Amino acid sequence: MSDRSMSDRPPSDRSAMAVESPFVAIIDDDPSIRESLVSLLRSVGLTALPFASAQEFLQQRLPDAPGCLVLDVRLPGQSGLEFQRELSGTDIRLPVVFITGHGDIPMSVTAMKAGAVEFLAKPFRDQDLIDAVHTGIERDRDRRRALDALCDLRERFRSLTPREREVMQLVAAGQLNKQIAAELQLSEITVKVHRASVMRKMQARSLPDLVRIADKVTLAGDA
Amino acid sequence: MSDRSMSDRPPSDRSAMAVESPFVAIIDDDPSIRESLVSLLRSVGLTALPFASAQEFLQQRLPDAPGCLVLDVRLPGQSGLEFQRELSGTDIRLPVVFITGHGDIPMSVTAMKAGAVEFLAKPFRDQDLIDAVHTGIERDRDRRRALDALCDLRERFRSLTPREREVMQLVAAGQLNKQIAAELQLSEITVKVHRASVMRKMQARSLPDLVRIADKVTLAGDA
DNA sequence: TGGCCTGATATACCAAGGTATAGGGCCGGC
DNA sequence: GCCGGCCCTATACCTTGGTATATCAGGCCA
Repeated sequence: MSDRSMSDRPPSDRSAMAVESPFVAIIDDDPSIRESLVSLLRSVGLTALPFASAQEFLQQRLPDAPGCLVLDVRLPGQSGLEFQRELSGTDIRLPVVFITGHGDIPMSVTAMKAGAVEFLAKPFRDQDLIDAVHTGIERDRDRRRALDALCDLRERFRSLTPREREVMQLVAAGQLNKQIAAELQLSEITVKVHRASVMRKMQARSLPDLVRIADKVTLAGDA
Repeated sequence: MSDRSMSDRPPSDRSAMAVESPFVAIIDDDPSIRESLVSLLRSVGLTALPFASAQEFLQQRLPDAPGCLVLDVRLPGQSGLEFQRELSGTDIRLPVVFITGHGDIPMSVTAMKAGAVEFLAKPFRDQDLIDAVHTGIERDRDRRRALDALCDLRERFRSLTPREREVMQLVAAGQLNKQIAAELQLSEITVKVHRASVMRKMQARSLPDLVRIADKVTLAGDA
């Protein structure tokens, strides 16, 4: 079990840990631009992490904190737009702020369609970048909060036995214990036992509560 | 009661009516461009409605069908971007495809942030516009479907008496009949009566069903 | 082998939900 | 004034849900 997908990540260390300060990763092949971006962002109290290439960025382990990615459109090798698309296929879902010296409209439209926070053509005002970065961090903070809650739920769901999962699904679908028993070839009392275990393990205080939890867990399964 | 907000619109005529063909509204002050756009869109079987200005567009009653708006960024008077923002405050939520002869990156970014489907700089390929329009229509079709379902629910919710609404809210919150009775200073049997009315009027076949309906109705209330 | 966990089942009891019938008070429209 | 809708209540009965206790079978491990 070497893959660390979302549903496998233990949420304990995240909720218990103190809130880490947000960070900004910068990928730009021009050292002088990296330097000026780093100093700009640090001047407003942000942790800036400069990288010269996408590869260098991928090798680095990112902090477990809300963050944002400032990405040059033109990179050595693959373009920033391609890298953005590639990232969306991984579990690194940092909001992206594009900067570029040689951009055009189709480029910016592609980037925004792919979910970029901002697309800034050089020269841009410092404040515009700072605003964009803050927007991105805020977006990431929300995403992480939602993910944390979801991981909690998934962890609990994973602790259910197969039978309990089946029962939970049918309960959330509105079936009566009697109907569930018939469908699963069980006695009604057994369904009740499983149902009680489900309520306890999922920490649901009421049936409506369980219904909402079930919807979150199963609907978010493919997201 | 002269305002026709979402929740007031009767859904009956929409679901009963045959599916109307999608339309494309075009706002451009250049007659020759309007003409060529109209003929292009009609050549692929779409209903094209040309307008010379935003005012002219607003005076026209739009078909009750999925549609899309092709908007020139530069318009007499207010700009296309301003008009886009203005529209988002009304109940006309047509997806917007921008076309422009004198666009720049910040313009396109603003438009995309505000939810535009596409931002095309002239000269663009005919196929690109057609693709964008189809994307927009598809988006509007989804939006309308969701809105129809929501209107149905809201209509039913509106038919509830104030007491029934209160009970429904507390039931969906997971409270027991006993607790609801205490909170509303009622006897438990009265709560049961209201609860039964709620299930019947909202056409909920089970408690989980009602919970999902309640969440849709109340969560979508501010949207 | 014995101890332990999981799953399934049973009995029994109590709490909660649902339905039907009946009735009273209040208010606005005909 | 009368009717109808809304709100509240009550009695009675049945179904469903929830819990506790106990039993039994199978798999796992010391």
